[in-house]
Amino acid sequence: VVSESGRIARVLVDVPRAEPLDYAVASGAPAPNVGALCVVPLGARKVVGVVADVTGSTAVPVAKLKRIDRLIGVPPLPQGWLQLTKFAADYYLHGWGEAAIAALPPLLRRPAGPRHETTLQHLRGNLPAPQAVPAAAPIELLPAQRHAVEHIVAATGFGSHLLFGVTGSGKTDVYLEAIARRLAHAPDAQVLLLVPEINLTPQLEARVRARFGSVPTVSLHSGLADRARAAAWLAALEGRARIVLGTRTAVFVPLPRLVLICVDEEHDPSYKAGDGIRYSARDLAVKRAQIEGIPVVLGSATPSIESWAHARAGRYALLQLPERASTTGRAAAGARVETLDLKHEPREGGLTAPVRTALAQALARGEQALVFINRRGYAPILACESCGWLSSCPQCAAFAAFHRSEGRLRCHHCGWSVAVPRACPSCSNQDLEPVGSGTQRIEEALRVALPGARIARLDRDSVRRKHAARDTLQAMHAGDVDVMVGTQMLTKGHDFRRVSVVVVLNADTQLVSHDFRATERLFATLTQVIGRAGRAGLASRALIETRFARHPLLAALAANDYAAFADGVLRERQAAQLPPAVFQALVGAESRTMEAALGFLREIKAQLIGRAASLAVKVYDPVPMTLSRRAGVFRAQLLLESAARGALHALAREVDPESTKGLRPAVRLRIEVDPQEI
DNA sequence: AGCACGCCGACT
DNA sequence: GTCGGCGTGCTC
Repeated sequence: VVSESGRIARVLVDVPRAEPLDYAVASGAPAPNVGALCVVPLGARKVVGVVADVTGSTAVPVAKLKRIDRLIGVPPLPQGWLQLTKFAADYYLHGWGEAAIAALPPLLRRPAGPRHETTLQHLRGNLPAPQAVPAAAPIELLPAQRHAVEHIVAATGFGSHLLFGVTGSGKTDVYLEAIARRLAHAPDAQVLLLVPEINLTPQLEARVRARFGSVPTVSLHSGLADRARAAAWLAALEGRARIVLGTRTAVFVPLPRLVLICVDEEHDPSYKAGDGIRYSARDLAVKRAQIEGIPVVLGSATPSIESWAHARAGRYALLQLPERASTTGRAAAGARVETLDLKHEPREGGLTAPVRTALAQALARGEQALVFINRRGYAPILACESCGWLSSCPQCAAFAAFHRSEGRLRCHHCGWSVAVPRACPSCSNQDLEPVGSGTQRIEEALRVALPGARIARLDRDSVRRKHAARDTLQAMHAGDVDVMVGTQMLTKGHDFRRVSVVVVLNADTQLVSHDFRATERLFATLTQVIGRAGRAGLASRALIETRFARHPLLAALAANDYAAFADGVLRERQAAQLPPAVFQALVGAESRTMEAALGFLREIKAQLIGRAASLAVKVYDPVPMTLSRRAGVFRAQLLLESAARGALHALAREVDPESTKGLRPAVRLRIEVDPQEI
């Protein structure tokens, strides 16, 4: 069908197809803008769509062609937004429509009733009007910080900058200053600042407000109510928000006048989306900067090996902040790292003697301590001493953790839980013993070891109650807590002024993991934990318990030399031909039986093998995933690997989603590009 | 992903 | 003779 130009709109809708669908523009109506949000009929329903293109012809038969219902009263999404969603769809092997609709705030993903427009109007009402940027108050920057800022703002066009600075070296001040300088260029310029976690947004938001006062700033993360999220999104799209602060989903927020992107803690695994389209917000941030022709700043004390490789190859500018900036006048010294060899220091009641001593000393000085253990619950396993029974999840290939205070066994993978059995389910022996330690058991041990000390716990279980996390952290800041024990949750961002001792228990599982990325992650985690101590210039110690005291990672950590560690890792990856020397994609299969999942992947491998040879892509054998069964579903994976990203993508695209049809039992297929866990 | 169409078992 | 099971296939 060929008609007058501007009468056919190519519309992105949420269907798993590469191409947009064609719709007719209602006669008499003006041609919609590219990027316009609209409501279109799709099968029997009405869905939200995004106009990707407006043309005059279509290959769709007249009988099939439907008309756009109506346009939604928001400005068209910018061209760069369309390019970014298209890129994300192609790269992560999804339909463009799926990617585009998923990038909209939940409230706008499906058509609302007639109140829709009023809702939008109402959302606008709550937001600040556009404002001119006031002259930013100059901040005192160290020479290295000033150099970094100059480098970032002097760049014209696209450029990636890796801001490498130890904890407390003042990366945030560099972002803020660079933001101030870039915003000053144009009265409508916008910036995007990404952070890994929701919990980090309030404090960063406070710093942004302190620095920029009246500059309209919005936060965007999945913790917001749908209305608030849509309001912030709309403020960004309409140019009323000048600074957007957000978690990974915010990488897709439409910003018509974007001039700078900053990604804080760029190494953080939270940037990799785990559900739906499994994108890396950090990688997409770089792509977005390239599309927009603007600078992007990736900041970390422990950059991802991928970013490190880019910097070493000269593709990213490496901006180093060697000093610890002081916010208190006194030098922020950093903690001295000491390893405690568990071969020589036996644990008594879960704690070694040096740990008890260090904690007692900190308390005696009126200082605080953190105890980090990467396991929640009382113990990871409950065991029968008599027959060897171990608590396990009936639905997962995993142990069930013992939660003593609740009197339950819990699976941390699927949420299954059951009351603790009175006797061994296998042999009826009444003596069931917890094996290993989690946060709750350590909390208990600390209460015994440090009588009278005020002890708090911070983990997913302790913060289930609303505001519990905030209350615990406030108590810590107020000095009402002496020792805080917790998981990863206590490692991120918090600036505790009085902490002089940090204890790390049970780092060994990651130290000797078979996952090649485990050490890189452990280094980052430990750096972050250790960075919680000595922030206000207190002489501080970090004690790490291990059975591998001579491990090179611990030596590099003690020397505070991430660069040497990262260079070493990079050399090993080159030698072993692991990422980033090669690129990977993972074909995942899920089914009611492992045999079905594996069998399906064997079939896929057979289909791919010919093409794989000509593309020089390595196809491994299908294997069960590390967690081979989760929530009753068996999981297997097939690894594709190539030195050429193009070849890898070409082969991955050969995997036919239709090939699961008719299989009995049913198999679910998904492909993950650049998997982080293998 | 929805949602409808379609072809085989237990209900008023 | 119908309600509905979820297999299969399409959505401009």
